[in-house]
Amino acid sequence: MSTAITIKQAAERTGLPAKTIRYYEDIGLVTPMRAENGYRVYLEADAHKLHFLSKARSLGFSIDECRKLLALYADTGRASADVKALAKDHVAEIDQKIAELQAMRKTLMHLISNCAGDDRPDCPILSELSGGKTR
Amino acid sequence: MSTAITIKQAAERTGLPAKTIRYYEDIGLVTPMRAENGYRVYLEADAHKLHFLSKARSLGFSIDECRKLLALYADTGRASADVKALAKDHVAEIDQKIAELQAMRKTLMHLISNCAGDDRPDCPILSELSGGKTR
DNA sequence: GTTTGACCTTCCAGTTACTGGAAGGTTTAT
DNA sequence: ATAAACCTTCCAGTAACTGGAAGGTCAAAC
Repeated sequence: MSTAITIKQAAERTGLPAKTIRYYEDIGLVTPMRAENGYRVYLEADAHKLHFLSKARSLGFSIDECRKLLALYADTGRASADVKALAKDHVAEIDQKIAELQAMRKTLMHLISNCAGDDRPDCPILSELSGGKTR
Repeated sequence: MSTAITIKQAAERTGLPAKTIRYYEDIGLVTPMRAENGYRVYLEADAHKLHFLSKARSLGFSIDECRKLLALYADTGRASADVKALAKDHVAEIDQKIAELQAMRKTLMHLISNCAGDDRPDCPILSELSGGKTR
């Protein structure tokens, strides 16, 4: 007998909110069967897919990238090079974001260190935003 | 005579798209006067505010934080401590994001380095997403 | 046998910060 | 007169959910 579970149970096992699981169905990622009363019924394969999605999302892959990853996973004739390329592209995006955040951080820390932070109004942070240059 | 400029010119001076400037008006950030024909008219003070916003946004402050920063800027009786606190909170958020991204990056790099990246289907990245643990 | 509580369903709206585009008015130049 | 280059408003879409309303279902308690 196959393990058929409810959306609540699927949520507990995958760590995804039930609401998110329904959303994934809306956008065609995981489409469960329905019981006679209309309730969603998740089989092992569905739960597995949801778990896959949960992990991929936690690694920062977009929904669209997740879709591609699921397709590659389903395709037993895939080339690992395709998966690797996807992952590398994703790391490049991450690196880009990290760089942007670090640049912001650097500027902010510099401004913060020059701000007295007392009850007087003079503030280099506001001065900078108002007319100074960002770097 | 005050320098009155069009939205196009304000866009050029602040680096913000005209569309964004209209959006800022929609949400009550910068409300210009109107000429008789209904066209928006930006005075020096408006252009200055837009410039301020452009810089604050480029440092990653949210619209809501920008609203607070503008309020502090306008309040000549402000305490620089308030500005500093806002900036510090923002840096804390940035640090949080950087940490998350770096954790993802680390995991991904590890998986990538173990993936052959050839035309065979075996792939540790997919294996990990499908059932391994994230760290 | 009905009522309570915990489930489940669908659908609509809101979030962030814009961006694209349609439909149409104004101004200036040709 | 008309074309180009502005300007206007309004509607819709983006990413990935999240909250909430209105209502159906089911098992257990009274």
